Amino acid sequence: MFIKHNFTSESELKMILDNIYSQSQKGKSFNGILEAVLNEVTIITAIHNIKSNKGANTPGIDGEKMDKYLQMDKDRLISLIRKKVNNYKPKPVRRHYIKKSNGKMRPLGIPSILDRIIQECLRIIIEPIAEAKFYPKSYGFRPYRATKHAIKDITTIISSRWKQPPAVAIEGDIKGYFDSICHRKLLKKLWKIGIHDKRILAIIKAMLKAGYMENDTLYDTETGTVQGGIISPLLANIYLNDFDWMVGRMYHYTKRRKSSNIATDRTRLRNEGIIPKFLVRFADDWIILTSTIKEATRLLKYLKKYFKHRLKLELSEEKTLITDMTENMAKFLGFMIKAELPRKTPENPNPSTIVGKSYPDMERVKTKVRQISSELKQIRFTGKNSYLQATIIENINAKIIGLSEYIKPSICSAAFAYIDNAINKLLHPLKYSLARNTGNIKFLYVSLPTDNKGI
DNA sequence: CACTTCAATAC
RNA sequence: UUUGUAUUGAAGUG
Repeated sequence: MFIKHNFTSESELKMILDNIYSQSQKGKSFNGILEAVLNEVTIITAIHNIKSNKGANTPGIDGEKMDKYLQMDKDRLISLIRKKVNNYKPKPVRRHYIKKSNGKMRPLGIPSILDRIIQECLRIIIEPIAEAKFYPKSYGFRPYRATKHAIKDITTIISSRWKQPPAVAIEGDIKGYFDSICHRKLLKKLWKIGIHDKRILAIIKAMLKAGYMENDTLYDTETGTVQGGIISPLLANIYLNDFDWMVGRMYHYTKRRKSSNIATDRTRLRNEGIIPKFLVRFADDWIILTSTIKEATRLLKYLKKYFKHRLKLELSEEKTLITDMTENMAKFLGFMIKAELPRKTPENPNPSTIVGKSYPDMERVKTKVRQISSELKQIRFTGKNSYLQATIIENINAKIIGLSEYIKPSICSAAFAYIDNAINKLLHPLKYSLARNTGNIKFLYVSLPTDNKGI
C-alpha cells in the first residue's frame, strides 16, 4: 500500500504510524515511503527526537554540531535535507574506540549530525513496519521490552507444567554481530519485511557503504552496520528476524498448533514426536530451551550451518554452550537461570514439578560492587567539602539504585545482602549510614549524611 | 491528573 | 564517549 504523506501535524503523523503498524501486521507491504520520510513534520520530529541526545554536541567527520541545524532557518534546513537525500551520499563515519566491560575494545562509528537526522527520519517511518513483523520473543532494542521481560519469559516457559520440561539451554553467542551483518542479505530482508520502495533501500545501502575514517584514512565498510548509527539497532533486529521465526516455527509457532487449549496442543505435538523448542533473543544474545541434550546438540549443529550459510555469521565456539539447567546454571543477560524444585511451603510440602528460577550473576555483581567501592573510598579525600561529598554520594546512589533495579526481578536477596554488607563495611569507618526502604524488597541506598540533607 | 525537560543506571 | 531500549530519580508546565 501507499503511505499517506500529506500530513501536516505531529498527531497526524502518529495516527499514520499506528495505521502503518496495523497494516504491516496484516502482512501488507509499503511503497511511497520516501515521501513520508521527507515530509516536513517527519523531519521536524526527527530533529526534536535526537537534539538532546548525549552526542548532539559530538560531531561526525565534518565537525558540525547539532546547534548549527537548530539555528538554521526551518525552510532552508528542510530543503537542505531533501537535497541531500536526493542522490544520497552519506559522509563516512568517524571511528572511535571505547572499552567494553570485558576489557576488549568496541569500534564505534559516529555519523555526521546531518546523516543522523536523516537516519532518524527513516527510522520513524520504517520502525512500525518492522515492529509489526518482529518475533514476539525478541526483546533487544524494542519499545516496551526490557531484559526482565526476556528473563521472565524463560522462567515461565520452564515452569509451565511439562511431562519433560524444556530445561536444556542452548546459549548462543554471535561473533562481532553488528560488524558482520551482510549488506546484500540485509537489503533482501528489508524488502521481505515490507519495505517495497527501492529509493529507501538505496538510501540504506548508501548508509551501510559509507565507509569510515580512521587516522585520516578512508576505509570501506564491506560488511556490518555501524555501532553508533541511529537505525543500526533496528537493522540488527530485522537481520535476525528470519532466524527468530525459523526457530519459532519448529514448535511454539508451528502450523501444527491448532487447538486454543495449550495443554491439548502440547500433548498432540508430543505424540507426533515434536520436541519443545523456545527461542528468546535479546539483540545478539539468544537462548533456546529444549528438553534433551541430544535434541539440543542436534539443533545446534544445524544452527551453526544456518548462521554460516544463511546469515554469513559465525557462532563463537567457546561461548555457545549447551547447559542442562537442572544441574548447572545458564547465563543470560547478567542472570543465572536454573531449573529446580520450588521451595517447600505449608501448602506444598513435597513439590515435584520443576520451575525456572533466575538469580543475579554474582560475578558481575561483585565486579560492580568493586567499582562502587573504589568510588566510595574517594570520599576520604574530599576533606570537609560537603558539596563534593554530596556529589559523590549522589553518584554512588545512582549506581546502587541502577544495579538494584536491574537485578530486582530475579531472586536477589543473596545479592542484596552481599552489596549491603560490602558497602556497609566501607561506610562504617567513614561514619556514613545505610538507608533501607521499608517495602518488601530490601534495597540498598547510601543516604546523605544528616548535615548534608539540605543540598 | 496529564504532559514536558533534565540527570543517572542496566543491557 | 556513539546508538537503541528499559528503569529510577529530580524539576517544571497546565
